[in-house]
Order: sequence, then C-alpha cells, then structure tokens
Amino acid sequence: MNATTTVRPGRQRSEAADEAIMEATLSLLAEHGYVGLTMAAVIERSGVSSATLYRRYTTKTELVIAAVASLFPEPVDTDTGSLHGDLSVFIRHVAQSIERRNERAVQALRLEKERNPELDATLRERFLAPRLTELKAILTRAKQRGEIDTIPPAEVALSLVTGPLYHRAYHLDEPLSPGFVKSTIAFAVRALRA
Amino acid sequence: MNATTTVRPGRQRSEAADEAIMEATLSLLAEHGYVGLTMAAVIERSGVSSATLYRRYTTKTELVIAAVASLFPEPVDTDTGSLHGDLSVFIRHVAQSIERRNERAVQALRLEKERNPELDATLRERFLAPRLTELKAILTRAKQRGEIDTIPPAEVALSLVTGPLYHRAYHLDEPLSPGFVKSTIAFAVRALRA
DNA sequence: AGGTTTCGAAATACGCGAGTTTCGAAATAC
DNA sequence: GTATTTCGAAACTCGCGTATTTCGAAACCT
Repeated sequence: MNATTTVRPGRQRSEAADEAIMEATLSLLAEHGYVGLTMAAVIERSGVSSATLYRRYTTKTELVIAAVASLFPEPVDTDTGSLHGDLSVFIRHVAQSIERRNERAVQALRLEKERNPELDATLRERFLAPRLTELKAILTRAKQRGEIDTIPPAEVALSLVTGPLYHRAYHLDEPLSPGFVKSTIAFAVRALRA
Repeated sequence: MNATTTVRPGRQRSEAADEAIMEATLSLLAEHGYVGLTMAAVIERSGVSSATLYRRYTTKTELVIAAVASLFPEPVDTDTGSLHGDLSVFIRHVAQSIERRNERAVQALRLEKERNPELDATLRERFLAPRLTELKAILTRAKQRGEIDTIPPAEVALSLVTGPLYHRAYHLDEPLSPGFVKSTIAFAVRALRA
C-alpha cells in the first residue's frame, strides 16, 4: 500500500540479485576492508551486471551502509537462572559471531566510521546497542539474585567481557577454541563478582 | 667499518628526511590504513620530494615495513614486588601505547598481514613478542611469590589482560579514562588469581 | 677544486577504480 | 499485445595513485 511496496509496471527487480550483492559486499569487506573494496569486485563476485548494481546503489558508501544495515544480529535468550549461565550463553554467542563473517566485515570499517557518521550510527544501532541491552539485562538479574553488589556501566562490562575474544581473534590470529572461551567465561564471572 | 656504515662520496642522505618520512608514514597509516595510505600523501606530509622518497623505498610495501620496523616499544620495568603492582604498570603502559599513534598504525595493518608474511613477522617481532615476554616474567614472579597457583599460557593471559583496553578504544571509541584502566587492572588481578 | 651523490620541483607514463551509458533481450503489469 | 522496466554485456570517461625520469642546485668526500 505504501510507496515502497507499490507494484511497478514492467520487469520486477531480481531478489536473487539483491541477495548476491549483499553477500558479495559483506564477504569482500571482511577480506579487503572498506578502501580495498571495489565495485568491480562486487560485480564480479555477485555475478551481477554493473547496470544492475548502480541502479540500486549509486555510490560505494551507499552500498556499504545498505550491506551493514541488512545485518540483523540473531537475538539470544541468555536467561538461564545464574550469572555464570547467562554469561556463558552471551560470551559463546559473541565468540560465534566473531568467527563468522559479519563481525569481520564490521571490524574492517573501524577507520571509516570516523569519516562517515551515518555508517557509524548504523553500526552502533545494529551491533553495539543489542549487545549492551542484553548485557544490561544479565547484570540486572544478577543484582536481583544478589550475585553482584553493584551494577557496573554496561559499556565497561562489555569491554571486560568481550574484549579478550576480539584480542585473541584479531591481534593474535588464534582460533577461539573451546578452552579459551571457557577461560574467558570463568574470568568474566570472577571479575563481575566484585 | 661494515657495508652499511661505509661512507659514500658525495652528498650524504638527509637524516631529517628519513625521520620525516617515517613520521608521515606512521601517522597516515593510523589515519587511513594501509590501502588508504598513498605515496603522494607521504610526500606531501613529510615535505620530501618524490625522488627522495623513491630512492629509499621503491614500493609502498617496502616503505610500510620499514616504518613498522623502525618502531621500538619502549621497555618497561614491571617488577614492583606484587602481582597487582606489576600488572598495574604493565596495563598502564599498554593503555598509553594505545592512545598514542603507533598502536593505531599497527592496528590498521590487520587485514594486510594476511597478504604479507614479512609484514606479519615484523609486527609480531616488534610488538607481540616483547609484550608476551614481559607478561610471562610477571606471571613467573607471581608464581614464585605464591600469588597464583598455575601459570597460564602467556598468550591467553595477554588477551585477558589487554583485550578490554583495545575493545574500549577501538570498538566503543571511548577514551581509556583512569577509572576504566583501574577497573581493567582490578579485573586482571582477580582473573589471574585463579 | 673535482667528481659524486642527494636534494626539491616537476613532468610523465601507465593502470585501475568509480561512475555512466548504450544495446538488445527478458520479464511483467495492464 | 503493448508499454514499461530490469536484465547482462560491454564500452567509455575521468580522476587518482604508483612509479619513473629529468633538471639544476646544493652538499660532501678525497
């Protein structure tokens, strides 16, 4: 009924092309970063023609923002009844996300955020906000159960809890093995029980 | 006496130009990343002519590797007599390094490491190795004092101890305030006293 | 002093990436 | 069926980045 769903005459836009473009953009971002991403590479990998790509996104910036905005972090239910259980689910979820492609694509946009406020806002909304909300809920429940005395700022807690995962993956280039994830969980629980 | 110190006839290479090139390269790396770094920008910011730059480094890769290799992490004496004291010095040192330019330049090379083994090796040797050595010494002393039972792998400990700092600086874009650094130190001490 | 090298300034060749356009074929609303 | 729109393929313009070269001036070893 509204403007976006109005059916236009003529041939309809291929949904397969849409998905192929997003897929190619995200994987190329993860591999080569924002500056290293080329429209030509997107065209080649997606198998789409240049006319098709440019009719949807006239600039590279537009394309990247659309690709990032298409990402929805899968929601998680972390309410297990204990701080250790909640953090365990939360940390494993983040670890899985890091080892997939999306998080690498996001990470590759770090320098670009400073130059592109819209990109920065999109990233915060899609990735940071959900994590902060979830962690805040975990801390609130722990407080109610008496497992922690005071609730630290969610942003501080997020850095303490997930920082080690990113460091191992991106600085050391080591896999997030089950053993390492377990260590991270144990340390996070001890840290928050101040 | 050896080949590198042989005095050549004619005008000597300007040491000021050497430093200006390294300085410009590192700051531009931190700002724009490897792909975003251009020889023209190095020439402009360093105030050096293109002939001067290219006589020293014929390719961009060569220039970047030289710039990274020119970095010497300032050594720190972390031996204070207690685990808390040692980690306090260590973590503050890393935090300062992150807020300076060099660490940002190194971070910007993350994607490039995968394509350039020589760069990867240089980075590990200059940045990772000294940190691991220092942390290992801290852990060994703590073990001898009986402050910890077992010595964890140095790489695991490094991620747990410094990961939060990088996360806050690079993911949240928040400053490493004294309060946050203090939290990180407290977290690390509690974590290692398993 | 003479020969050698580096210096800054500038011009140049060359390739690559962004963005546009043209073309004929295919799909679809009406 | 007809008009409209999208499709892939391909050619094209334009600017920018890499790398090279030329030139005269300046610095420096012997």
